[in-house]
Amino acid sequence: MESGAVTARTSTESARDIPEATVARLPVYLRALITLAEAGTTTCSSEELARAAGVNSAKLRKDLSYLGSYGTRGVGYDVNYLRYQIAREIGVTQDWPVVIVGIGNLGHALANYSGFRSRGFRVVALLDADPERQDEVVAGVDVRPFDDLEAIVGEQGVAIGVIATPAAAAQAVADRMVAAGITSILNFAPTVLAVGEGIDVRKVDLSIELQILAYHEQRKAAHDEEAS
Amino acid sequence: MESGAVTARTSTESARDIPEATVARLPVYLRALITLAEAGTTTCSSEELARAAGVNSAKLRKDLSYLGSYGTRGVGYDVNYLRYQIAREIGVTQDWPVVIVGIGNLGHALANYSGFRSRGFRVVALLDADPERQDEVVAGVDVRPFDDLEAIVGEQGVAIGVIATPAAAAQAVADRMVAAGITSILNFAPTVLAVGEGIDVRKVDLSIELQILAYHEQRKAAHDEEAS
DNA sequence: TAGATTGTTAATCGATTAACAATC
DNA sequence: TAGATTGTTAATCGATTAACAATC
Repeated sequence: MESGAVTARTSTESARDIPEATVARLPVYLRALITLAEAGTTTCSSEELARAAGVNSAKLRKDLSYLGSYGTRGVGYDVNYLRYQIAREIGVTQDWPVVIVGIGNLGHALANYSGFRSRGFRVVALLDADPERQDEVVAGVDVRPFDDLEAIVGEQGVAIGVIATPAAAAQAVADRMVAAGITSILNFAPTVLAVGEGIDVRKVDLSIELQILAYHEQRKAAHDEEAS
Repeated sequence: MESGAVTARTSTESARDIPEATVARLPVYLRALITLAEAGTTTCSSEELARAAGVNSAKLRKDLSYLGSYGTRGVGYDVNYLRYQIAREIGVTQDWPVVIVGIGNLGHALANYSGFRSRGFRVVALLDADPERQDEVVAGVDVRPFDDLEAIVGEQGVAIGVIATPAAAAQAVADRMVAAGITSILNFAPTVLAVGEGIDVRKVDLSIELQILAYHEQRKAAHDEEAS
């Protein structure tokens, strides 16, 4: 797991211990519920929701059981109620200010990605070290010098940073982010970041995903040859 | 797991059964080895490689043991030899032609991503349904009409497709891809794809990654309050 | 031979799944 | 009450990790 372990804490009502695998699926369920709600569905069974989310229904029910008892036996789940409960549990009923560093192709794509704003994330700043890029306006947000990082993080209370720089720059950017007070980093640069205790890092690596597909593809080909 | 289960097969020398969790880490090790090689390192211990890859050394050795015995006790691993063995196992010593469908911001970023070409993937076509986009040349590749899909897949023997369209179009694109002969799909559209047996789908969802960070961030905040 | 480090074992931990009692 | 579906149990499966024998 890339994300730091949740350390032991005194139990309070809202601090149940939800397994990492479940946490990673909650956003998938949330998206499925939003789709159902938009289609006018008001109630759904675990079977229906599981199908929409691409998991089996036993896993879905087990996952939801960590949040509480939000369904009705014999009936199913109220789509909007469950949607709210999951959103609250994830923390996306509140607004999360986010900074993106590195405004290349990927940074542009991220800045323009509508899925962020619609899900509780607000891009408050786009930062780039290149002065040439600092005249641009992307997705309605000014590109600003990377050196403004500390000021912006302090003023806006930014906890989450996105790194979309080349690999060579990523560690230095992460260090500055952490020093400025950011405690969660989403890293698109193809490099392993070293960060201190209590800092969560998640990594998205486009070429790694393709390589995993290639591995299975290669085995399919080997299998086909055997069969013929 | 998103990717389809590897089905039972008669055992041949090259068809060892490698756990999914290990398969997902092999590209990380490969990247770390490339970085070490570029820095001039010729030999490394499991401890060093593990540090570079961001895992612990017991896990690394266990993972490598599924591939064979490529290290030397008391010495460590030859960087270039291990690099080749992992690349061969993943299947990236060969060239994989890839098509990308949907040339918006994300499609542009993907087409320009150098990490593909350097790791055995060759973007042979960029496809978009919008005739306005079909005049563009992105990263040296012409954007072509989506309807050319079948011809291109057939001519070039494309097995892997990348979907970077809006969510609403993704399922139709996936259906056409599968009908054309593609058997592995990397999906960036925020929707669950329904595909038949034997088709591997991996999904990258930018907003889901941020939501997982938000969950942990929320808990950190709750924890801090308790402590004060 | 002595020191170092791999490859493997076995214990532990966490995730998945089927089955079904509880209950609407 | 009868039918439906949740929430939970318990079994199984897969992944992680520490420890160490094998061996360079």
